[in-house]
Amino acid sequence: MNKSLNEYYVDVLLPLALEGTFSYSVPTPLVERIAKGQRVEVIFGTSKLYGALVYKVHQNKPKYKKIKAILNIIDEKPIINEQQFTYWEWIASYYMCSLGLVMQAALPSHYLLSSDAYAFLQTDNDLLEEALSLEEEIIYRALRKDEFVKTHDLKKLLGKKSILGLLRAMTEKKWIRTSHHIQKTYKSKTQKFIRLHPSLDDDQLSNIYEIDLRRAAKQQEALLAIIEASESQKEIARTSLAHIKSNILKALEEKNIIVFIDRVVSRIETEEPTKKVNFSGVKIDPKQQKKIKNLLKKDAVQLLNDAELIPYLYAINKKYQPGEQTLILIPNIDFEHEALTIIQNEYANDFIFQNSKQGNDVRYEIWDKVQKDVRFIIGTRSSLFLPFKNLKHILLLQEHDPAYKQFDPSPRYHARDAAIILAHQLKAKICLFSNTPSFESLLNNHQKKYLSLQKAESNNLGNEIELIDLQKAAKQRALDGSFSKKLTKEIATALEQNAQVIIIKNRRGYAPVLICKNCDWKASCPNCDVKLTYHQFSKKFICHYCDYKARYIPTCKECQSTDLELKGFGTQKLEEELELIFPMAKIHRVDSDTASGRKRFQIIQEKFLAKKIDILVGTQLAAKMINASSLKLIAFVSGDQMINRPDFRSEEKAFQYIQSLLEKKGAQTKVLIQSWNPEQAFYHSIKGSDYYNFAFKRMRERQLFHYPPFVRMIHLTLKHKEKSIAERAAHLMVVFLKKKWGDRIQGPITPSIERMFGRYHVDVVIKHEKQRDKMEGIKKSIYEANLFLTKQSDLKSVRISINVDPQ
DNA sequence: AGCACGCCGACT
DNA sequence: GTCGGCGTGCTC
Repeated sequence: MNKSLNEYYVDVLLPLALEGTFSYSVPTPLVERIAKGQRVEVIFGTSKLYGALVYKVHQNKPKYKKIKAILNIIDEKPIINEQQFTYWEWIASYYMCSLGLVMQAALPSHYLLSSDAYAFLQTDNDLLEEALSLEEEIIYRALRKDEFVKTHDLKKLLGKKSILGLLRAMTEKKWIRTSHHIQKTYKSKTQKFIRLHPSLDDDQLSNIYEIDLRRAAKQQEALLAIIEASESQKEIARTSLAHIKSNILKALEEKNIIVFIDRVVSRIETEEPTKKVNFSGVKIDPKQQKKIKNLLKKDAVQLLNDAELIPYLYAINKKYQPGEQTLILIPNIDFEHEALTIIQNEYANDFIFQNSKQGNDVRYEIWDKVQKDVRFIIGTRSSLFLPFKNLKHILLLQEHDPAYKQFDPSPRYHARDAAIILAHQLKAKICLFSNTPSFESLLNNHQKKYLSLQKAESNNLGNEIELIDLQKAAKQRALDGSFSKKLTKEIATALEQNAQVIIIKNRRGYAPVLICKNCDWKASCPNCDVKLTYHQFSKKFICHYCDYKARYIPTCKECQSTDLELKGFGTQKLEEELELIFPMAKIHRVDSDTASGRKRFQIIQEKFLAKKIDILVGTQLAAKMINASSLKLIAFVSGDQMINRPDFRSEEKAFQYIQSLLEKKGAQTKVLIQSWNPEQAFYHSIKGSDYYNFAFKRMRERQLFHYPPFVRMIHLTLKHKEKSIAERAAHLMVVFLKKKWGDRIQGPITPSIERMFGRYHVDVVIKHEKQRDKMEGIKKSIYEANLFLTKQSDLKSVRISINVDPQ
């Protein structure tokens, strides 16, 4: 095939948040080598270079005036295969976002290349003799110091928003020049190894040891260690000789007794397994085993309870064929499970742990290894995009966990649903695990779309909960701030027994707020409709929505009074109350202020386990210590906050959460919930019935009132700086969509937080039947409505974000 | 996303 | 008068 007879073009995806593809021409010498799935280097805009992904190679001349040519082919072989593109297309179309954004979610950032502009000197003359402006002088000195300087760094150096004009002027005077370079950021990790000098034989070595080194005891000692280690492996990691000082080794190197070698090592391969746990050591109920064996013959999605996870793994392990891969999806990085421990120990060199917090270089190595061969991949939702070589099984743990749904940035995909599609496309088997399945999965199971749910056994744990009626307590004057007398008594009893207590309050604004003593004004964010909270750790007032930070706020914005005070709310207030009631107790607070970051949380956790804390007060983070053996009491100060959120799923999620705690807690731990209204149906359910009873009762209500899982939902949020414009846009959107879809469209709705990032939000909610044609029709209408809005001259700058299947 | 172009107020 | 602020629109 001779491709070079005609002109070729490529449509590429750029690593930018842009809709659609862009077309470039392919220079003849590159035509033979180009293919879909490779990255190419292109100029986009004035001078910036990007690594763009080839989405289509074709011969149809695009009808644009200016068609640039690709500069370069970056990958000799495609890095994305046809199946991955098909998967991306599904995500983009189902969740209504551009392919470019899917690409950004899918690729390790190392693959998303964009250039930096550099400046360098163009003249040898000493410019300080010229009439330089102050800014020019700063730039000149910076360039004289380092040969190439990023223009971005120069911008920071000058503290200006734009230095483009300045640089251009200096370029015109032929003082400097600028150029663009794509940075290849991957750096392999190297490790120092030591080996005996290859020219030495045993006799020579013993000679050296006895004669040459007779007066260097330390060197003798080191050589002996190296010789010993050399018996099992030729090259010895420097780290395994940590006890030997560097100067000793250096001396041996200089005497040509040993050599140093730099080896490229993997960041992801773990050391040898710490302890052997064998699947064969796991007791498996033969009935269970038979059931799972039968399940594995069928193709449908399966839904099982947690107790069936290890038998399931055992079963697929038994049928394992070399090269097969298993993906185990977990809701978040910290998720721990016995089954994962078994895999990590058993297959230490054949499993990968992946999550979105890993550094670029690690992700790059993971990508590489998954492509080659690795048996188990344990990871969070972004692992769905890995380039699997031969994926045979997907296991999704804690199926009901809302963390599986991505919110920002787009694509707002749900890992459970996306995993089911992936399994279908790859003809892999998929099994969801949960003791408290989401209503969505229960319905699918009920309608026999899924197979074989067996209720988890120890399900009726609710009767271990004790409710405290705050209304009654208030009437009896048995209420002390946030605490009922009953609760403080229970805490006191626990403390007397030298046991530990956890107090939980679900409240977002946990840190203190700045309040005006004169007029009750509270410091709020200039961009969002929320109060600023004070963070002790950074000593700053912070907005949780837009990350606005202020060092200090001197006066009240209402009455200009300077008489301001920090007042604790949420968990901090609880902590203060507890300190008054139990002055002798060791009380510690845990929330994202005191425990931001994993390390700080771990420190608190260790302290708690070492019994250096009597009472732990906090948000749901605190509940992670639920399995501590000396935990006597866990109490929810206000259970109502958990279930009365403005979200139709709040009771479902609360039940799932409380049940997971009940399952994890020890027998000695008591659970107390304070409520102003303990007669609410929810409390009856959680105390009296098992999850399935509760779920089916609530699902009937959802069906009656047309809520998921019986209908599908799409949320539209329209955002604009001007409230009236956002409202008008939302109104027009509703009118437009109602014409075709009638009652399925609801809104405009003002959300509970009206303003965020300096923009007013107005919502439109769509509820529609679970039929494919309806779904596609509505999505088409949304695109049309979008187009219609952008044609209204005053609404052009209204931003619309779309959330399909919101959580 | 970044950059150009165009329109406004505050300053040598 | 100009410099530089931001709002808007375009990039193959």
